This record gives sequence, structure tokens and C-alpha cells, in this order.
Amino acid sequence: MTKNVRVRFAPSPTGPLHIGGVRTALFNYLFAKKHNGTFILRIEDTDQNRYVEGAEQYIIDALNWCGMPADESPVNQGKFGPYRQSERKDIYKQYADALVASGNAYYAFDTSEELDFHRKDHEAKGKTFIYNWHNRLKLKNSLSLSAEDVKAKLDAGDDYVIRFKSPQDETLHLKDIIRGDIKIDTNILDDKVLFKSDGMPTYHLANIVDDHLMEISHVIRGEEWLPSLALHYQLYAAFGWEAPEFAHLPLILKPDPLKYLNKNSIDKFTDIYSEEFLNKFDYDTTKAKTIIRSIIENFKNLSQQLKINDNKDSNLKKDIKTTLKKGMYGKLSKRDGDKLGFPVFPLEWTDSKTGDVSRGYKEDGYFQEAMVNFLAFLGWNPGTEQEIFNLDKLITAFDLERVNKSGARFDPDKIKWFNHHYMQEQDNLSLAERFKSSQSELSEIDVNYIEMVVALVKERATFVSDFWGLSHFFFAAPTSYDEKASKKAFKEGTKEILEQVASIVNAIEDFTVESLQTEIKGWITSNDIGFGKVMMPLRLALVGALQGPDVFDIMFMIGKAEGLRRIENAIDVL
RNA sequence: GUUCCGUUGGUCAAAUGGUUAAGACGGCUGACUUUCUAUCAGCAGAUGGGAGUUCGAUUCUCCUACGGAAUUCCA
Repeated sequence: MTKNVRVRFAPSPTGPLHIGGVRTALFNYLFAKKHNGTFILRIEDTDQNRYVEGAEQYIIDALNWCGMPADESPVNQGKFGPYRQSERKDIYKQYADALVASGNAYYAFDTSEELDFHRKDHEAKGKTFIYNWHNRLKLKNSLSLSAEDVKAKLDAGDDYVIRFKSPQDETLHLKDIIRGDIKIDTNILDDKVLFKSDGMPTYHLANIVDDHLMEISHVIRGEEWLPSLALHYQLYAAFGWEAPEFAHLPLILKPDPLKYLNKNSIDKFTDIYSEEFLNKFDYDTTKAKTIIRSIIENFKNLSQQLKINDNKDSNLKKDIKTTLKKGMYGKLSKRDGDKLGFPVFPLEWTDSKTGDVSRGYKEDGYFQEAMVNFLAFLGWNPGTEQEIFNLDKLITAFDLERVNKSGARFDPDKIKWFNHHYMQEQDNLSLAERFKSSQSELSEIDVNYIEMVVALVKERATFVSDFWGLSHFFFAAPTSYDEKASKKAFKEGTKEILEQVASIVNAIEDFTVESLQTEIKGWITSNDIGFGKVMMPLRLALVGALQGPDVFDIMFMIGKAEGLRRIENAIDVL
């Protein structure tokens, strides 16, 4: 690579940055750091109508939380500023004018209403209205009107836009690092607006001008921009600039809806969908709902449930799958990510107009490492079996060449798994502090004691918020015994056994985990009682349920006196 | 509708013109002479369909189906 690597993440401040945006930022960051380059944040706020207060700060906070602060940004200016397009407004007009002067662009006076009319009219006829070579002379612009008319309109201050003059009968060869070569016939391209009548550039113009001026070497962005690549290539050529390299990342798709259908939505779905499904696949209507329901509940055994012969009917199987899924996508609300039961934003966001609060990964207890690691593996992998990568390791391993072409479905279960993993790597004391401040019952408890508790329970916790459920019995005696567990553990003879245990514990002078273990286990073995008969009631007495870490650890932690008290309580109940 | 991109188990994914197509998540089963949401072990599960090239295709080509994106004076 001869050039200095300079990449930019260029979001629009229209609301909170969603998870897909974070991944785009991450890949930019990784690529920059891998090549000792610069990671730039540029705010693309050319559409004043969509500007949302606080969104820019949110983006910066989210980047910081992920551990990937921008080297140059509106709040950390480099020598290519300003970094907000609204503050660069004066720059763009001259470039638009230059394009008009060189014959690559032209003035257009069509109103929004007129264009809307054409679009609707075409749509009604099943066609798409395209503003380009085949009709531009029939519309109102500086190519169709006489020079005098154009001058008169401009002098009169009529609204106009500047459109790119897309060429006819050319084939463009576009390069994308991830997708290889793409050929585009220019005849299908339309004359995009570059400069709006409100005096602001559109994304396309501002983007190219800024990328050039900021000396961006690689444009790494979402696949939704791929259709614009042809225009962008032509713009660079029209300006006589060298184009950067492009990489279009695969999209992050919504999670598999199957996992998030709750009982109500399954019923609803089954009702709504059964008819269409059955008609399409010619099934017996009476069995409809049963079949669909069982398929939904266990999608894996589709063949068995439908009694499909795999070889002959595999196409049918696939059809059924896609048909069902398609239906499900339609049924699940697009707007409401929260209904799916997991956040779609890195940080919590409060809509200033409606007051609606959207959950964030941070606030839901996810570790930044887990989110970064998970996101990195959506669309990329190192080609090895290693899955655990912190940011530094990702920087070393990352390679745009290994980015996938196909879209990846977001999997909330997997990110939880990562979180559980990173939980184990967290420092116990800081976890204890977080735990303590989140639980009012702990306000008077010594943090060092909490730290020891955390050490014992964290291996089965995914979030800090799991701690209380896993450890409350370290802080307070059980007030009742789980019903099922009592039936299992409290049986005839249990009372006598617990009395024996109590006296053994009471006799121990040197109260340690080891001595407890030796004494009680020794007693069990020498009397040939059976571990379950002793350990289960003992656990129940101490915890109130059949859960938690090692019984001896619990006993030691709560102390001899408290342990004996809990055993006595259990004996009283029996 | 049109254009572009894509398609390997339920999900994320590796690999390959040639024996049994990795691994992870999730699922199921078992073990842990004490629980479990933990841990360990085991099991089930995939190259969308059709043609063509080839001795041989999941891999290359074409068609089709499906999915996604774009088609805004949005970014």
C-alpha cells in the first residue's frame, strides 16, 4: 500500500447509531489501525430536516464505549476540518459549478411536485421513472431550455438543483475489494441530484468532495451504497481525481424470527398464515394449524414433521421454509426492535420528542469486549477456529479480503455467549462494586465479601444483573424452601441427618472449606449414607433451593454460626 | 416492475473440481457417587432447484427460485 491509509466513518446524525453502523465503524477502525492509518469521524448532516439533537454526541459516546475513538472528528479536529458537512457548506457549491462548467452537470428546474407526478404516473403503469438521457430533453433543465431561458430563471432566483449528466452507452468497470469487478451499463443510471435547491449538496457530492479533500484512501461502508458506486466513480472521473478503493460490507439482517416468536405471536401467526400456506402447498386444511405450529416450534425437523422424502422433495422443503419465514418477517414489527427482546443500539437512547427510551447494550449489561468481538464476526472471520478476540487481536487478524459477501443475521444468543465468556475475564473487585451499587440490599455489605461471592458465582453469570439471583443466599437466609426441591430433598430421616450434620459442624474448631469437607464427607462415607441424602437437604437448608455453588463454599462463606442457624431452621420445618 | 448484490445445518461460518463437507452458538442426551442457568462428554442437523462443461461439480457457466439493497432535492 503506497498511500497513507485514511478511512472515515460517516454517519448521519438522524438518531442513535444502530448495531450495523457500529460494525461499519469497527471495520473501518480495524482496517485503519492494522495499517497504521487514521480513523476519521465525519458527520454527514446535509439534510437539515432529519437532524436530531444529541445524535452526534451519541455517536461519539458509542464509539468511545467500544474503545474505538476517532483520530479526527468534530471534537478532535485534525488538519482536514471542519468535520461536519453543515460547516463545510461553502465548499461544495464551487465544485458543483465546476461540474456544470465542464459539461458534466446541468441545472434542473423541475419542481418536486412535477417529479412526484411523473413517478406516480410511471408507477401506475408498472414502470420506474428515471431522469436521464432518454427523457432529460423533455424536462425542464439547462439542456432542454434555451440559454436565455436558463439565464432568466437563474436571474429571477428560481429554485434549481444541479444534476449529474450521466453518459449514454458506456460500460463502467467498478472495483470493490470484497465483491470484485462489477460491470454497469450507464444507460440504466439516472441523473442524480448533486446540489439541492436549499443550497446544500446531496450526500453524493459532499461525500466525494470530502473524501477527496480529506485524502481518504479507502471507503469502507455498507452494502446499501453499492448501487451508488457507479455515480461516485463517475464523479471522481469528472473531477479528474483519483478514486479511493471501495469495500462494501455485507448487511446485518434481523435475527431469525423463529426464535423470538412468543406464545401469542405463534397463535396469531398460525391463524393468519395457515390459509395461505396451505393453499400454496396443497395441504389438508384440517391439519393446517397443527402442522404449522409444530414446524415453528421445531424448525429443524421439518422433513420428519411433513414426512418429506429428502431427495425428491428438497425443493418443497426449501419452499416451505422460505414461505413460512417470509410470513414471519411480515408479522413481526419492523420498527420495534425492543419487542424482539434485545437491544439494537449500543447505548440507551431517549427520543427527545416522544420520550421513548430504547434499550442499549451497555445498559443491558453487555461488556464492550463482547459486543466488539461479536460484531467483528458478523461478516468476517479469521479463517481459524479461534473466536475470542479482543480489540488488539482483531486489529492484527483483520483483513478486508476475508470479509464475506453475504448478509449475516444477528444472533442474540451468540452475543450472550460472548458476554458470558468476557464475564469470566472481568476483575472480581470491579464486578463486586458494580453489583453492590446495583443492589440496595448490599449497601451495608463489605465489598471484599461481595468480591468473594462474585468469584464463586460468576462462572454461571452472563450479566452483572444475574448476580443477585445467583447469590442472594450469601447475604440473607432463605425465607422459604422451593417446593419441588423440598419434595426431592426433604424425606424421611432427613431431620436426623441434619441434626447429625449440625453437631459435626458445631464440633469443628478450625472452620475452613477443607475441614468442612473432610468432616462431613468422612462422616457420610464411614456411615455409608449416600451423598444425595445429606448434600441435597443441606443445600436446601442453606440456599432455599437446589442451586448455587459448592455447598461447602457456601457454608464457609456465611460462617459457622449462620450455617448452624440455617440448618436449625430447616430442622424446625421438618 | 427495473438494476445490482447474495444463497453451505435453525443461526454465525470454514473448506474443496475427487474418501466420512471443519468449528462455534442454539437444541437434545449423558456425566459431574450434591444442585444448576456452570463445566465436561456425546448426538442430531447443511451445499435451494434445474441444465451445461467435466471421467468426476457443493466448487466453474447459464437459467430459475428465494433473500436483500437501491430505485428520494435521505444518508
